[in-house]
Amino acid sequence: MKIASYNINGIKARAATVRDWLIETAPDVAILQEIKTIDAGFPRELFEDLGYSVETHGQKSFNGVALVSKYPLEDVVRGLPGAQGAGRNGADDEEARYIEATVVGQKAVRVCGLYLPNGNPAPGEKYAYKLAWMARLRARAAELLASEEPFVMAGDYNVIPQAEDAARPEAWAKDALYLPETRAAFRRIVNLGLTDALRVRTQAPDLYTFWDFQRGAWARNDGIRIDHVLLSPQAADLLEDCQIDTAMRAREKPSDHAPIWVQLAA
DNA sequence: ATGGTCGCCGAGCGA
Repeated sequence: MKIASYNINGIKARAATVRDWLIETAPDVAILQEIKTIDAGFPRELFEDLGYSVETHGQKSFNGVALVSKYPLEDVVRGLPGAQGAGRNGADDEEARYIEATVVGQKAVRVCGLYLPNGNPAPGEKYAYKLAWMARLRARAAELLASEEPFVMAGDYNVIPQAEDAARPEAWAKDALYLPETRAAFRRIVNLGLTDALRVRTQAPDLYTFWDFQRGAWARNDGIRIDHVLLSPQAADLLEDCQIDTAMRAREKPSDHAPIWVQLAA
């Protein structure tokens, strides 16, 4: 089972790019972030015509996540549990940043798609929201771990885990993506027993998933690694490969992110 | 130090 994560930065502007990517790389499951539309505005037919089932958790203009899968998507949960003031609109968050479903191939895999808050400027309300969201994500991971079923927690974490995950780490010293407290919160999630799929496959330098549209960041390979695939122990046992589709960043009408994918024996 | 680029939509925010 090939599972890919891709922050597409707006489905309306990215429809053709995403379609080409699906045809060329043929993931069984794609986890999409920043669809930037309400559910009714999502072009389901684009995916259904390629043989995918579609589940969305959208929002007007901002955020929004989706799961598309060649296998049925079962037991869908929209919204990360544990928000203050939960319950409105049937979701656990004002911002649409989380979706979860079970995909049954050769084995059943719980797939969690997330778009973690950016958190800038830090300190401030937005940074506090980011840290609180990370604590909730950790709690959800702990719940899922208790089930001892394989799960994949993938998406745009908006976290640069270590200095080697940025071309110019010094430029991010005061940024919410790289502050020590951010990295500590990320480690607290990983240290529950999750595996950073890319880092167990390779220690190669200059592996990034995001290059800013500004200042010619892509041309200078001035990137950061912020899109991650974390695996439960039972999923890590099934890991066969993990790669970043870096070439997608060089396309016409690219997102500012590149996809990352894992191949699981599932 | 500033401004540089995108996508959402139709001004300005978020990244």
